[in-house]
Amino acid sequence: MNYSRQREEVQEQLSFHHDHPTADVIYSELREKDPTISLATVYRNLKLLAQNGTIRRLTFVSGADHFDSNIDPHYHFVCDCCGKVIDVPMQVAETLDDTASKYISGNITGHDLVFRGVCDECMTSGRSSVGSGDML
Amino acid sequence: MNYSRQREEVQEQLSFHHDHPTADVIYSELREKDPTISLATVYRNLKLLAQNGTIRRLTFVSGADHFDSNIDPHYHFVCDCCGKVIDVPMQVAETLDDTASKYISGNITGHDLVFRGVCDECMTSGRSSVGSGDML
DNA sequence: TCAAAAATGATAACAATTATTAATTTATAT
DNA sequence: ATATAAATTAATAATTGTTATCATTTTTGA
Repeated sequence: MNYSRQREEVQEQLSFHHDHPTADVIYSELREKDPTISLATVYRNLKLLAQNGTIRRLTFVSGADHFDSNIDPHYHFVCDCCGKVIDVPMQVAETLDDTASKYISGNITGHDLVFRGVCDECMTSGRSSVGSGDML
Repeated sequence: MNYSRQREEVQEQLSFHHDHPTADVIYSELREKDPTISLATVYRNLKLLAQNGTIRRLTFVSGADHFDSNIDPHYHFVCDCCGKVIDVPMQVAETLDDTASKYISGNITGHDLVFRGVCDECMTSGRSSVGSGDML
């Protein structure tokens, strides 16, 4: 894999985020710095970086994938109301993989743990019980 | 919500599955029994049933959502090679939600636990290390 | 410095899903 | 049973997220 300025920009822009942006968010932000960067380039490089383990693709929200520059194992919370993804800095339970391996025939490489519910913001703004479960 | 024959068909067809089909699989299967049913009707009813809590939408595979007629809490395994989703009949860890609630401000209603790896079929057919991580 | 390999930007193509709308079906009050 | 309002449908257009194509530009290494 050769060097590319655009790939570095994508990786850097993602690293600025502590939320977990989608490809189009990264794209919009980068366009301001580099008005010629292409949407396809952003998708291409996010894919490459995820495949070589530099970043992580989060696939547990319906619709657009989210990306995470933090690749060491950690858990997430997803708001069923607005779809926001935030980190849960609790300890990772490595024993879960051993337990699960007793029940399945394939090879387990890891697990994703996603807590679901309604985020603070949606709670207070009353968005919660109104369209309860917009993301379902 | 009024009765509809099509909604019953969708729910019944899903209940036949122990794997976790996508909307288009349900659609293709139903077309053989009921050649006039529409794709939009399948999507509409899967959505309604999921919002209802009659069935469960599985959003942790990139691309198409999967659906599960088994609504009581249980865990899954996803093959990173072929995308297949299978049940993991291990015990559900309710304590996880309590632990997580100490770290986040929102309201937790539950969690999804997804084990990842390579399924038996992909292991033996050598598909695994070839395109390692096709779904990433 | 030149050629091969890799990457890019622009955009077409594709896949998954939702929106629209006229026609049909269901529930309901007579 | 009948009329009517509300819900649902089939067909299909539209939208969204993502990948493929391809001519041009960059990178790399001899």
